[in-house]
Parts: sequence; C-alpha cells; structure tokens
Amino acid sequence: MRKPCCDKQDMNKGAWSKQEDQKLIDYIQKHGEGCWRTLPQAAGLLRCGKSCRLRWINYLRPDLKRGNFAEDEEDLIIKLHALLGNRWSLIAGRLPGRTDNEVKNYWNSHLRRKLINMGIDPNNHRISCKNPPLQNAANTLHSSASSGSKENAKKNEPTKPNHDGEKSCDLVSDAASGLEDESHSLPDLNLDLNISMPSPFPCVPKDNQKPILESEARSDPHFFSSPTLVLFQ
DNA sequence: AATATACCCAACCGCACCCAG
DNA sequence: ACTGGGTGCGGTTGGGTATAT
Repeated sequence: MRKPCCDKQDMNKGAWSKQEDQKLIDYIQKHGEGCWRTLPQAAGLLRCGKSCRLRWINYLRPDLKRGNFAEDEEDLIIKLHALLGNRWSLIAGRLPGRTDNEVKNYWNSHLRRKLINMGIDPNNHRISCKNPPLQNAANTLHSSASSGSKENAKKNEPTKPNHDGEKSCDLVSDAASGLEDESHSLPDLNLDLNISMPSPFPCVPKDNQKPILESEARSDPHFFSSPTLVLFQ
C-alpha cells in the first residue's frame, strides 16, 4: 500500500473557508497550476495537494460555468454517456465550463432518474423491461421529467434506484456496446456523434486536459469522422 | 411546529495511470 | 525493465437544505 499523498495530521478537511479559497486563488494566479503536492505549503494552506487541486478544478477555476445545465447540455451528457459510459472527465471535456464532478453529480441526481422515468436503463441506455417507456418518452426529455421533477421521481421510482437492480431487456453491461443498436435504446435521440477536432479536441488537449486515448477513439467509429460535433439535427 | 425523509452537491478516498530517474 | 512519486479519475460519503408527514 502506498503512502497517503500527504500527512493527514494537521491538515484541514471538509468545507473550504473564504480565506482558504482566496489563498488558493491568489497563489495560482501568481504562479499558475503547478505541483499540487507542494502548492499547499507554498500557498500557506493546511490542505493536502489533492484537496487543493479538487477545489480549484471543481469550484474556483475562473472559466467555470456554474448554474443549471441547459437542455442541450443535458442531451449531450446523455449521448456521451451512452457512448463513453461513466468516463465523466471525458464527458465533461466536451462541456465547456463544466467539471467531471459536476457532470457526475448531475447525472446521478437528475439524468439517471430522467432516463428511468422514460423507461430507459441508464446503465446501458436500453429500454428497460421493468420500466417500459412512457409514451413519447423522448419528447418528455425536456418537459415532464426535467430537472427538479421530484414529484415524478417519487411517483415513478423507488427511492433509491439500485445500480444493478434494474435489469434491462438484454444484458449489455458495457454502455458503449449499447450503441451497436442505438435505435432501440434511445428513441428519437440522435446519437450520431461526429466528433473530431473543433480546435483542441480530441488530438490536441487543452492545457490541463487529457486527450482521448487513441485506443478509446479507435474503438469508437464516430470519432475522427468529421470536423464538427453534430448533435442536434 | 416538530420531526422524518429525500435530495443535492462539495469533498474525500483509494485505485490506476503516467513518467522521470 | 523496474520503481516510486505525482496526478487524474470514478465511486462514495457527509452535511446542509428542501419537502413531506
């Protein structure tokens, strides 16, 4: 077992104070993002480097777009999840100003439920036997089940949707493999993800962003097929 | 009004990957 | 080729808030 990334003793944990935030912002503005391990000490923070990195990436970065997800962002997340599975960082990489944590939370709290309400198994994006799709399910994507529909969630779903409890019609565990027959899984959703490189993506990563692994891209025929991401036709 | 329950989100944890030495 | 440190990622947790009873 490897050593913890930092000495846990004498380290602050939990919510960040405004002073801590300011120290981190000031330091990064002066010195940029660098060695996270040494940053806390240099910045005068009693935090471990991982905590600083997370705070910066998920909350303090100036280019973050905070607030509700737009409808097109929701659609994009759903489509990318069908394509990529739980690879939140990859998904977030296609949503400017969004973080993997934010996307993951939004998926778990809103979109999962939305798909379940539509009768779609969120794990593999196929129509679920237990929850047959509502009529015009796809049309409800942005209406009845839209974010905050706690009413619907409570009426139509057990309180804690278990991760594997919902068995889909066919046992396809890999989300990406569900794409083999997309038309069955996502009615009315255009999954024709023609992704390639509008500026940096995918071959040239942004500053701190990993490129898509070639192997990942290779395994997906949609990658590198066109210069634009045509999603909403 | 008080209590219980559900929901949301920030943060933590541990593992995996990458890369320099 | 191997090793260990640094970093990134995904899963999970805990606390605050909203809603229901």
